[in-house]
Amino acid sequence: MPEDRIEAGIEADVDALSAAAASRPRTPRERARAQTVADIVRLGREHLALHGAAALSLRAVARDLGVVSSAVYRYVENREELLTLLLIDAYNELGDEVDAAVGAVPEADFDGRFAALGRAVREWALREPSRYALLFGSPVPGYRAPAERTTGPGTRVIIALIGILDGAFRAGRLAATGRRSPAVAAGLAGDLAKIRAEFGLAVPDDLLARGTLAWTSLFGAVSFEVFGQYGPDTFTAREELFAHHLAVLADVAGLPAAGAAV
Amino acid sequence: MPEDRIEAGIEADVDALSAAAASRPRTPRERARAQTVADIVRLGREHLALHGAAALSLRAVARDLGVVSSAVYRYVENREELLTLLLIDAYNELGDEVDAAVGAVPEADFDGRFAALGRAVREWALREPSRYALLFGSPVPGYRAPAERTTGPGTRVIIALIGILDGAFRAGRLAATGRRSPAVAAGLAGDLAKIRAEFGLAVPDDLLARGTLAWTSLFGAVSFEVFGQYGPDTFTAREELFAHHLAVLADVAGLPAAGAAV
DNA sequence: AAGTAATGAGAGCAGTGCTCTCTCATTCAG
DNA sequence: CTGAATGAGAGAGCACTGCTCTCATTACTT
Repeated sequence: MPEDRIEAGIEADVDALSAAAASRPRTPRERARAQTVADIVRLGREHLALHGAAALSLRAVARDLGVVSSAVYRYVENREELLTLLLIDAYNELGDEVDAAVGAVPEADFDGRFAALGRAVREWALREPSRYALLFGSPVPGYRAPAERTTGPGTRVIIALIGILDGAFRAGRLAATGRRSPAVAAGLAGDLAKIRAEFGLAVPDDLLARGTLAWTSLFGAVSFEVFGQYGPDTFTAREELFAHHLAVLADVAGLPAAGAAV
Repeated sequence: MPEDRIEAGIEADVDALSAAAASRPRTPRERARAQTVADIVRLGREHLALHGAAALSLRAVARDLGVVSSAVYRYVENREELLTLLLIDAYNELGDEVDAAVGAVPEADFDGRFAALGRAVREWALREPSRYALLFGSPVPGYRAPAERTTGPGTRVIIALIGILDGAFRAGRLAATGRRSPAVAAGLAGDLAKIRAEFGLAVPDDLLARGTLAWTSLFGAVSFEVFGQYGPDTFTAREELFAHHLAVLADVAGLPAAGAAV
């Protein structure tokens, strides 16, 4: 069963990626194998960052690896597999940076944490536009990310965001403002109840839906900037624009400005 | 100058696309040429809708056209050129649907118009995910849309949105709510002043920035849904979720709910 | 040390974008 | 109405892609 071996090798590599070295020494062969897969992922990441996802070529990676193209198929099932690896890799890097940025702000400063999360997403996206595009842009042609391997890393940002909002609510510092707090329809309420149960949340429906909006809106703003939807010179003060957006979004989500009483 | 001829042919075709028939009869040869380009665009649109932008192949289009691959290069400079044509085509279709949806609501019902715009965008995007992805997803590998040909059609939605918001403001029915109305920093104020001048708007800075946020947020929500970021079953009541988002976004932009006094 | 399993090379298939040349039909000018 | 200019299509070809298959070698395991 060659597939099983390949799977095992990849698992080992993902471990190696996230935990610096292979957790278990294993056999020397498996270590060498994990190293090669790690090299492939590294080279793939470089190509991805340089030329974009659709231009990612296994043959080019093979050339950089100093090996004939068919050899890489010993380590990576196909191009999709490599894309999946790079997807996980990118999700984790983004997740790490977001976690670090959020963690650097005092836990009780919910608004500060929210802003830190947003800025971390934007800064990573601007620094790694091609990899950001792989995660949040149009799905690659015919490529569908295997949910069982990507949902974990892929949900880290929204989980961090949910954590902030739920923490704020439990601390009594989350409340909707504005003229409207639209009624939550029955079907949506069901979805939100499932989410609340899954993550053990206390946030009520309207605020949870607002949090979802803040989430999509954050990525909407970042995507427009990264994908060039703002045009070349319509907005020059993009950092200020984003800061304004973040402040409004915090308000949308129900977070009070730092120091403000609810 | 073969390029000039090609350009002329394409212009003729774009006319034909938007105005049903060629405005001027011209020579029979030019009519045949325009027809062929229109066929290529039509086939390209089908392939695009079916297999996505990155899988769009000039050779496949040529096959469907019943012609050898090199022949299509008589009509389309290269693959990018075809993508640009399809981009314009899609922008215009979206623009048409948005305009129609907005126009179907009384001019004074600003909130209704805003909601109609949002729903039109979402419905078109869900109906044409590949074409939506071409417009608002990750830029195609190495492809950069030529601004001089795409900015016109590409700005129709935001212009429609701006029209609604400015109309509401002039009617005295636009005002920010929420605990925060963040100060607009100097650089951003400059950008907004330019926009205000360019489109002859009356909307003040904070509201204009909020309108921008409503715009990016609208597309953020649609993109997340179209690109599968919500996961397969996290949200099942997506229409209700979107309606909730739209209502909150209208509030963010400063629009009063229908019937509500400001 | 012998046997086995992983590895890499190489050839090959089908597809891609794109260029070039050649032929043929259409169109236009004189 | 004839001859030249022009446009269109075919076909070959180049360089590239993903991917499969076979074959020899290498490295590890028992």
